[in-house]
Amino acid sequence: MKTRKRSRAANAPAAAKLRRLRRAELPADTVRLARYLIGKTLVHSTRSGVVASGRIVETEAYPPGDPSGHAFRGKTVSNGSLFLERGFAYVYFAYGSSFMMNVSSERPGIGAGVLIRALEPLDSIGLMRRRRGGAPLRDLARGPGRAAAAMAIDRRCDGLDLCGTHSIWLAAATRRRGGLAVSPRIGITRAVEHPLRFYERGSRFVSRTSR
DNA sequence: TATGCGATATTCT
DNA sequence: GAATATCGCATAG
Repeated sequence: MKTRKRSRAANAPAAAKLRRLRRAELPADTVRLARYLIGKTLVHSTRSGVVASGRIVETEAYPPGDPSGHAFRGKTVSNGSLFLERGFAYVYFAYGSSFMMNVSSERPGIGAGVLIRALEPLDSIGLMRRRRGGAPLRDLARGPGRAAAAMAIDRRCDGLDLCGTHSIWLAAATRRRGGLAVSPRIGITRAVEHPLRFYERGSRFVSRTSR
Protein backbone atom coordinates (compact mmCIF):
# COMPACT_ATOMS: atom_id res chain seq x y z
CA MET A 1 0.00 0.00 0.00
CA LYS A 2 1.40 3.32 -0.99
CA THR A 3 1.40 6.11 1.57
CA ARG A 4 0.20 9.41 0.19
CA LYS A 5 2.36 12.37 1.00
CA ARG A 6 0.42 15.04 2.84
CA SER A 7 0.34 18.25 0.89
CA ARG A 8 2.00 21.16 2.62
CA ALA A 9 -0.43 23.43 0.78
CA ALA A 10 -3.46 21.78 2.36
CA ASN A 11 -4.37 24.89 4.31
CA ALA A 12 -3.82 27.14 1.33
CA PRO A 13 -1.71 29.82 2.99
CA ALA A 14 -1.26 31.72 -0.25
CA ALA A 15 -5.02 32.05 -0.69
CA ALA A 16 -5.11 34.99 1.67
CA LYS A 17 -3.02 36.90 -0.83
CA LEU A 18 -5.42 36.36 -3.70
CA ARG A 19 -7.07 39.52 -4.99
CA ARG A 20 -10.29 39.07 -6.89
CA LEU A 21 -10.23 40.54 -10.40
CA ARG A 22 -12.84 43.16 -11.17
CA ARG A 23 -14.61 43.07 -14.51
CA ALA A 24 -13.32 46.54 -15.35
CA GLU A 25 -9.80 45.13 -15.30
CA LEU A 26 -10.54 42.60 -18.02
CA PRO A 27 -9.75 43.79 -21.54
CA ALA A 28 -12.97 43.99 -23.58
CA ASP A 29 -11.42 42.18 -26.51
CA THR A 30 -10.98 38.42 -26.96
CA VAL A 31 -7.36 38.33 -28.05
CA ARG A 32 -6.27 40.90 -25.52
CA LEU A 33 -8.09 39.01 -22.79
CA ALA A 34 -6.40 35.76 -23.81
CA ARG A 35 -3.02 37.43 -23.39
CA TYR A 36 -4.04 39.22 -20.20
CA LEU A 37 -5.11 36.02 -18.47
CA ILE A 38 -1.68 34.41 -18.74
CA GLY A 39 -0.14 34.57 -15.28
CA LYS A 40 -3.45 35.31 -13.54
CA THR A 41 -4.96 32.90 -11.04
CA LEU A 42 -7.99 30.66 -11.34
CA VAL A 43 -9.52 29.83 -7.97
CA HIS A 44 -11.97 27.23 -6.71
CA SER A 45 -13.45 27.71 -3.25
CA THR A 46 -15.16 24.73 -1.68
CA ARG A 47 -18.04 25.04 0.74
CA SER A 48 -15.80 23.97 3.57
CA GLY A 49 -13.51 26.90 2.86
CA VAL A 50 -10.68 25.05 1.15
CA VAL A 51 -9.23 27.02 -1.72
CA ALA A 52 -7.62 25.39 -4.72
CA SER A 53 -5.85 27.60 -7.20
CA GLY A 54 -3.61 27.57 -10.22
CA ARG A 55 -1.72 30.03 -12.39
CA ILE A 56 -3.12 30.26 -15.88
CA VAL A 57 -0.19 29.39 -18.13
CA GLU A 58 -1.97 28.68 -21.42
CA THR A 59 -5.04 30.11 -23.20
CA GLU A 60 -6.61 30.18 -26.64
CA ALA A 61 -8.68 32.99 -28.17
CA TYR A 62 -11.88 32.25 -30.09
CA PRO A 63 -12.80 35.74 -31.33
CA PRO A 64 -16.12 36.84 -32.84
CA GLY A 65 -16.72 35.31 -36.26
CA ASP A 66 -14.06 32.65 -35.80
CA PRO A 67 -15.19 29.58 -37.81
CA SER A 68 -13.70 27.25 -35.21
CA GLY A 69 -15.49 28.97 -32.34
CA HIS A 70 -18.55 27.45 -30.75
CA ALA A 71 -20.46 30.69 -31.23
CA PHE A 72 -19.90 30.71 -35.00
CA ARG A 73 -23.32 29.34 -35.93
CA GLY A 74 -25.11 31.69 -33.61
CA LYS A 75 -26.59 31.44 -30.18
CA THR A 76 -28.06 28.10 -29.08
CA VAL A 77 -29.23 26.74 -25.74
CA SER A 78 -25.82 25.26 -25.05
CA ASN A 79 -23.47 28.06 -26.06
CA GLY A 80 -25.43 30.98 -24.62
CA SER A 81 -22.79 31.81 -22.02
CA LEU A 82 -20.38 32.85 -24.76
CA PHE A 83 -22.73 35.72 -25.52
CA LEU A 84 -22.65 37.14 -21.99
CA GLU A 85 -20.67 40.14 -20.91
CA ARG A 86 -16.96 39.41 -20.48
CA GLY A 87 -15.84 37.46 -17.44
CA PHE A 88 -18.49 34.72 -17.36
CA ALA A 89 -17.81 30.99 -17.59
CA TYR A 90 -18.83 28.94 -20.61
CA VAL A 91 -18.44 25.26 -19.74
CA TYR A 92 -19.19 22.38 -22.05
CA PHE A 93 -18.47 18.69 -22.34
CA ALA A 94 -16.44 17.26 -25.21
CA TYR A 95 -15.24 13.91 -26.47
CA GLY A 96 -17.34 12.08 -23.96
CA SER A 97 -14.84 12.65 -21.22
CA SER A 98 -13.78 16.23 -20.69
CA PHE A 99 -15.24 19.48 -19.48
CA MET A 100 -13.69 22.66 -20.76
CA MET A 101 -13.98 26.19 -19.57
CA ASN A 102 -13.95 29.44 -21.52
CA VAL A 103 -14.13 32.98 -20.25
CA SER A 104 -16.63 35.05 -22.20
CA SER A 105 -14.74 37.91 -23.73
CA GLU A 106 -16.81 40.53 -25.53
CA ARG A 107 -19.80 42.77 -25.04
CA PRO A 108 -23.22 41.28 -24.27
CA GLY A 109 -24.72 39.66 -27.36
CA ILE A 110 -21.38 39.01 -29.06
CA GLY A 111 -20.31 35.36 -28.95
CA ALA A 112 -16.64 34.81 -28.18
CA GLY A 113 -14.43 33.31 -25.51
CA VAL A 114 -11.02 32.42 -24.18
CA LEU A 115 -10.32 28.74 -23.53
CA ILE A 116 -8.34 28.00 -20.37
CA ARG A 117 -5.90 25.34 -21.53
CA ALA A 118 -3.50 24.77 -18.67
CA LEU A 119 -2.76 25.70 -15.06
CA GLU A 120 0.28 25.57 -12.84
CA PRO A 121 -1.07 24.16 -9.54
CA LEU A 122 -0.60 26.52 -6.59
CA ASP A 123 -2.83 25.85 -3.57
CA SER A 124 -4.42 22.60 -2.36
CA ILE A 125 -2.36 20.50 -4.68
CA GLY A 126 -3.31 17.38 -2.74
CA LEU A 127 -6.99 18.06 -3.39
CA MET A 128 -6.33 18.65 -7.07
CA ARG A 129 -4.35 15.44 -7.30
CA ARG A 130 -7.21 13.47 -5.77
CA ARG A 131 -9.59 14.94 -8.33
CA ARG A 132 -7.18 13.86 -11.04
CA GLY A 133 -6.73 10.27 -9.93
CA GLY A 134 -3.30 10.79 -8.43
CA ALA A 135 -1.69 12.15 -11.57
CA PRO A 136 1.83 13.57 -11.24
CA LEU A 137 2.14 17.29 -10.54
CA ARG A 138 3.07 18.26 -14.05
CA ASP A 139 -0.02 16.55 -15.48
CA LEU A 140 -2.56 17.79 -12.92
CA ALA A 141 -3.89 20.60 -15.09
CA ARG A 142 -1.90 20.32 -18.31
CA GLY A 143 -4.67 20.40 -20.92
CA PRO A 144 -8.13 22.00 -20.83
CA GLY A 145 -9.98 18.88 -19.68
CA ARG A 146 -7.43 18.20 -16.98
CA ALA A 147 -7.49 21.80 -15.79
CA ALA A 148 -11.28 21.68 -15.47
CA ALA A 149 -11.16 18.38 -13.59
CA ALA A 150 -8.49 19.63 -11.19
CA MET A 151 -10.64 22.67 -10.38
CA ALA A 152 -13.87 20.65 -10.09
CA ILE A 153 -15.38 22.53 -13.02
CA ASP A 154 -18.42 20.93 -14.62
CA ARG A 155 -21.61 22.02 -16.35
CA ARG A 156 -22.94 23.50 -13.12
CA CYS A 157 -20.31 26.18 -13.53
CA ASP A 158 -21.66 27.22 -16.92
CA GLY A 159 -22.87 30.81 -16.79
CA LEU A 160 -21.13 31.70 -13.50
CA ASP A 161 -19.72 35.17 -13.12
CA LEU A 162 -15.98 34.70 -12.64
CA CYS A 163 -15.78 38.20 -11.18
CA GLY A 164 -18.43 37.36 -8.60
CA THR A 165 -18.54 35.45 -5.33
CA HIS A 166 -19.14 31.94 -6.65
CA SER A 167 -17.12 28.75 -6.33
CA ILE A 168 -14.95 29.60 -9.35
CA TRP A 169 -13.34 33.00 -9.76
CA LEU A 170 -10.42 34.88 -11.19
CA ALA A 171 -7.67 36.49 -9.14
CA ALA A 172 -4.64 38.64 -9.81
CA ALA A 173 -1.22 37.16 -10.50
CA THR A 174 0.71 35.80 -7.54
CA ARG A 175 4.06 36.49 -9.09
CA ARG A 176 5.54 38.10 -12.16
CA ARG A 177 5.01 36.04 -15.25
CA GLY A 178 7.62 34.96 -17.75
CA GLY A 179 7.67 35.79 -21.44
CA LEU A 180 4.56 35.37 -23.53
CA ALA A 181 4.73 32.89 -26.40
CA VAL A 182 2.29 32.57 -29.31
CA SER A 183 1.38 29.62 -31.52
CA PRO A 184 -1.47 28.21 -33.62
CA ARG A 185 -4.34 26.66 -31.69
CA ILE A 186 -4.60 22.96 -30.93
CA GLY A 187 -7.19 20.38 -31.92
CA ILE A 188 -9.19 22.43 -34.41
CA THR A 189 -9.85 21.91 -38.11
CA ARG A 190 -10.81 25.40 -39.27
CA ALA A 191 -8.79 28.62 -39.18
CA VAL A 192 -5.88 26.43 -38.18
CA GLU A 193 -3.14 28.91 -38.95
CA HIS A 194 -4.17 31.82 -36.77
CA PRO A 195 -1.68 32.51 -33.95
CA LEU A 196 -4.29 32.63 -31.19
CA ARG A 197 -2.77 30.34 -28.59
CA PHE A 198 -0.82 32.01 -25.81
CA TYR A 199 1.34 30.53 -23.10
CA GLU A 200 4.08 31.34 -20.67
CA ARG A 201 7.40 30.62 -22.29
CA GLY A 202 9.41 28.02 -20.43
CA SER A 203 6.57 26.78 -18.24
CA ARG A 204 6.55 23.03 -17.73
CA PHE A 205 2.81 23.16 -17.22
CA VAL A 206 1.71 24.05 -20.76
CA SER A 207 -0.01 21.29 -22.68
CA ARG A 208 2.46 21.25 -25.52
CA THR A 209 5.84 22.91 -25.84
CA SER A 210 6.66 25.15 -28.76
CA ARG A 211 7.78 23.65 -32.03
C1' DT B 1 9.74 12.23 -24.57
C1' DA B 2 7.14 11.54 -28.71
C1' DT B 3 3.72 9.55 -31.42
C1' DG B 4 -0.55 6.77 -32.50
C1' DC B 5 -5.18 5.27 -31.59
C1' DG B 6 -9.64 4.06 -29.38
C1' DA B 7 -13.30 5.63 -26.17
C1' DT B 8 -16.92 8.46 -24.99
C1' DA B 9 -21.43 12.17 -24.62
C1' DT B 10 -23.36 15.98 -26.45
C1' DT B 11 -24.72 18.85 -30.18
C1' DC B 12 -26.04 19.99 -34.68
C1' DT B 13 -27.12 18.22 -39.40
C1' DG C 1 -25.44 9.92 -38.40
C1' DA C 2 -21.16 12.83 -38.13
C1' DA C 3 -18.12 15.69 -35.91
C1' DT C 4 -15.67 17.23 -31.90
C1' DA C 5 -11.48 23.65 -28.70
C1' DT C 6 -9.37 15.65 -25.59
C1' DC C 7 -7.41 12.09 -22.62
C1' DG C 8 -5.01 8.07 -21.26
C1' DC C 9 -2.77 4.15 -22.53
C1' DA C 10 0.35 1.62 -25.46
C1' DT C 11 4.48 1.36 -27.91
C1' DA C 12 8.97 2.84 -29.49
C1' DG C 13 13.27 5.39 -28.98
